[in-house]
Amino acid sequence: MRSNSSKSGTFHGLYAELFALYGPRGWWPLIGLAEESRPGCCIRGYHPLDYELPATPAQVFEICAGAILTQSVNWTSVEKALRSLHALNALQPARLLALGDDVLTAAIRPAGYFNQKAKKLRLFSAFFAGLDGRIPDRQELLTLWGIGPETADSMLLYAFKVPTFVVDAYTRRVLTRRGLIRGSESYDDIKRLFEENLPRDLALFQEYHALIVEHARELRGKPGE
DNA sequence: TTCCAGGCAATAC
DNA sequence: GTATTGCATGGA
Repeated sequence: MRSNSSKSGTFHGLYAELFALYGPRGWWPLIGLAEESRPGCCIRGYHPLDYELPATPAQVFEICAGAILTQSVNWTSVEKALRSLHALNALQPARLLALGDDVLTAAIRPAGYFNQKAKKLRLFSAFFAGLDGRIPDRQELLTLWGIGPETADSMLLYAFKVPTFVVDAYTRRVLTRRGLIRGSESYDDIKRLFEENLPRDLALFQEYHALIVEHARELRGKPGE
């Protein structure tokens, strides 16, 4: 028996605890949901217990764009950028690529790092168009300029529905606080820890990461346990 | 005003 | 291999 059998319980236990606290989160938020496709179905683009989303290529693309825009930035800022792009009908690769540099950077300005992110969005848009509906693998995404491990995993888990675990600053913070990790482990080490201790289930992975974010936001600014 | 937010790439050691 | 720095806005 491996020595991490107790950790397995711990990882399940933390999930159960967070789920009991916050309930299903319904990630990833989709800007267009409330406004057009399903009025009244959700709050701020969340869609609890609906694991069929994203349901359209445009929604898949929107999540990927959001994953890029949220790099090192508060989600509320990203929402502004996404709404601007949505208003320009540019949450689809061909339309985004057709935007002039000034229009694109003006639209995403609230999300910060707008020069870099404009370049990232363009490069990703071309890549996405080339996929033609195919699901990319992780290595492929990581070779793209501007796509690192967290962005790649977020896209895979929430846009492409591949059960791969997303690690972010919140994940590291919550696990460190719990004493489950020291905090200095690498991205891949932490990712592996979740994946080896949990069944590889899409809804579970999606909810778990979303719950960690919710919990970490809740704890922000409060003293440790 | 200062600090930091759901990263990433480039550069320095 | 690990540490540091630039990228930029906006809210607390």
